[in-house]
Amino acid sequence: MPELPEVETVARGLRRAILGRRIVSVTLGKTDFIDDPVALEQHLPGREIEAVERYGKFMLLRLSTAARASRVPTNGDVVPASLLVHLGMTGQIAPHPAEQPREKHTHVCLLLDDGRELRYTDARRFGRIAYLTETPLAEELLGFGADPLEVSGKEFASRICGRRARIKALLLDQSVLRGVGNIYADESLWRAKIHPARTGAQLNKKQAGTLRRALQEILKKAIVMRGSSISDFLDAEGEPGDYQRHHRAYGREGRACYRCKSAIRRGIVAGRSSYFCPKCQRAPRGFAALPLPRAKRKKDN
DNA sequence: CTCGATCCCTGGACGC
DNA sequence: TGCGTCCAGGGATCGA
Repeated sequence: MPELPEVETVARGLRRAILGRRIVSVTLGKTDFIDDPVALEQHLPGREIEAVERYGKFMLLRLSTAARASRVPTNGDVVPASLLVHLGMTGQIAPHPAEQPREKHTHVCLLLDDGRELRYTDARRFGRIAYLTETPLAEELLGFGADPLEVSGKEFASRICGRRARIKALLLDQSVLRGVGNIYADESLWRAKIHPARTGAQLNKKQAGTLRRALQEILKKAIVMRGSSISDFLDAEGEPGDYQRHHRAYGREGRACYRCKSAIRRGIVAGRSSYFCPKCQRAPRGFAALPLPRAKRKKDN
């Protein structure tokens, strides 16, 4: 599931692959996850992809203000605009040879001026794509919180400490921090030895500092490892990431904690599966972990 | 302000 | 082998 490190990996791949390419034409499949599908068809042809940026879990494909001398017909767009892309759970975006058969669930194809097609596939369609000019884009981005890689210790503490919400919910809240999802929330809480069900107000300054450092170190390492591939994450080169091999909590229910050998447990916090060490991460009063499921085996009874 | 519930959607895992 | 059921989760939304 694409979170900050995965989206950063994809953005870097796209930067290498499609920067400076011009969009020739647009082909759409299912469009229920696109803000305004017609806007894509009307405004993308003729535009050049001038930059690829990441903002939280979003990617921004910055488009040229107008088509330069080209045979590609345009609508004379002159205002700066971007294509906003969110990969949701299962979104993948990558260039393919145009003659290559399209994979199932391919919903957006941008034919480029070098003969390749930038394709967006998304089985569950939890992603989002929007064509936005500057002002709507700025408004869109206004509601997001701090970049977890850039946030200062002071600002991090001010956004966390004093809140009554659970720390897991705060980490997942994109208006608090932009880019953190379920995996990296659990991983950073495990490293900082903080239980996901504790409230922000229960953390002192020192714990907040520890958590911030843990989060930043984990995100940076995960970016170096090109993200986590749990089920189907692939980067812009179609390659899986490697960070899932370094997970210490996420997805490790019943397996030994890397620090203390206790069985990692799972519970629901903020409506999400949350993995934690019951010994290293002391639970607040009243918190109930899910019972450990029986070991899975082929034929066991 | 914070919570849980519900919905969106499909594929994979699991039980019988 | 096959079918039904549950679950995964980011985000929007709604009611408590």
